[in-house]
Amino acid sequence: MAVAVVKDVLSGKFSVGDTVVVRGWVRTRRDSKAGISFINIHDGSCFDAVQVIAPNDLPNYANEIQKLTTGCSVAITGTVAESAGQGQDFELQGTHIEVLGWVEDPDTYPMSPKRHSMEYLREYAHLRPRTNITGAVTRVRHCLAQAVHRFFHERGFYWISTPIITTSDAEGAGELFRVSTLDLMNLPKKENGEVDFKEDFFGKEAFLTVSGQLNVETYACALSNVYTFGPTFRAENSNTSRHLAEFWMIEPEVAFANLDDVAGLAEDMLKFVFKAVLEERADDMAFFAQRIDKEAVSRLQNVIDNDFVHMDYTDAVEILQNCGEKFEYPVSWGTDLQSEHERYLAEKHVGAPIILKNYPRDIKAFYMRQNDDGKTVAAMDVLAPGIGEIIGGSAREERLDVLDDRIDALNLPKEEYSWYRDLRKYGTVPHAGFGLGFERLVAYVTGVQNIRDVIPFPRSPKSAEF
RNA sequence: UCCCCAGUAGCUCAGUUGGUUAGAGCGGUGGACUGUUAAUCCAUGUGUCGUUGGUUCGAAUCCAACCUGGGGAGCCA
Repeated sequence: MAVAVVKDVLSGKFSVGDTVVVRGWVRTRRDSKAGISFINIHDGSCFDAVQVIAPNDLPNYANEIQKLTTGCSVAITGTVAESAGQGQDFELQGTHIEVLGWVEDPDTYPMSPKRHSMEYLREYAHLRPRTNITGAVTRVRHCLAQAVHRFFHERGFYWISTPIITTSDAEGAGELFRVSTLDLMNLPKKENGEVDFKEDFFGKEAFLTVSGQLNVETYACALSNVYTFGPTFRAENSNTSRHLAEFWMIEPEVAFANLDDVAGLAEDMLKFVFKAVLEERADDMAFFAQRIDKEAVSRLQNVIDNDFVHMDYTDAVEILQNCGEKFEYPVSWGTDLQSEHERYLAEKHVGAPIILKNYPRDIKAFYMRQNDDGKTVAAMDVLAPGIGEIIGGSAREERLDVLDDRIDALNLPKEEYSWYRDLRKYGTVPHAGFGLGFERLVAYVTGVQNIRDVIPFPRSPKSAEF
């Protein structure tokens, strides 16, 4: 007798008449006076639940089956049958139904088979995986992660596990979480009263990484095509629907590449993973299109079918100044674009993802490659309608003298960058890369509005439950 | 961190010119009916009205502070 997952039963992998065992959780139970009960069982293998027919001649029909409620766990032995009802091709004729776990006091089970708000579900992060929406998000998230790895693997990229603990406070990408084993109530002090980090675990100050980029550049300058895919931590006090304190980031880094090369890579990658989701998770995407966001499927198809619009920052400023739209903040060359400006460009001006390139030097990071005009750097942002910045990238400054000029101009501690500068001293090559916020990608694909609902256990300011 | 909004039954929400016993739908439970499928129909229970303090004869309702959540902004991915 075969153990089966719901997906295989529903997709016709088994023949009518086959006896299988399905294990899962009860979504709903309906009793019919025709002498049967209908029990919908989900096990996470696909969006749909399988309908189990439980006849009233089962020995535990009255004392157990009719008492099943949402959330009970069961093991069902049954024969695969063509469904006599509408809504599914196959169902299971139950021959033996074992209750593995009851729901104590169904009145208090938080996941009723009813619409819940996302905020409510978030309070039950340990039970929300059992809901349609969190199940669908989870499968799509997995599909995207696999597709990202597959995309890079097929292109000859190596996955580099950059460190999660870092001792350089010099990346400038945001506030850092401290990693320490020192006793906070009894800190070792130096003679001048400062904390003596020589006594700490690593013998110096340590933090959680805000980006693997600087580290992964070292591997790009040896293995040519590499990427990171791992957790990233920002201690920013950001309270928005698109920020997390702990999130996952994908950072490809390409040797011998310029900005346009990685802009093309970003476009190819997004199209590749969108295609994978539409093909592999059609069931979940249909649910998102039906319940969460009507455009969920058409938006992805639209991105796949069209070339990304590329635009220079300078041209974008001109468009924004002349578009006749009233903005709360004025647009002027040399300042960073506001959310409203980015939204206008992505949502109204092109209605699709847009790649903005060549930003003013002074609003971007020290490592970005100086353009010949002396005032811009080879940086790009990919802006997605509804989400905003989904990718940020740049060509990296490979000329040591130019890099040093920036480090000096910004008063950065040059000694901290000795290994980074070594890459420019010894066989330097042009190279470029970008960072993709994985949760922002999942939010964009599913249409789920809040980033806290596309990661299993969200961490944000004042919130790290579970 | 700043601006705005919200917090009432297990869930979603209605209810406030301050006034007796605070309501509906869904879920749960009991029953009816039915190859049903977020089934339907009938019956039924449920509340520190976010917390603390204040104003008042009287506060879910007005005021203050705080807590939590949401939307927007900044920071960014």
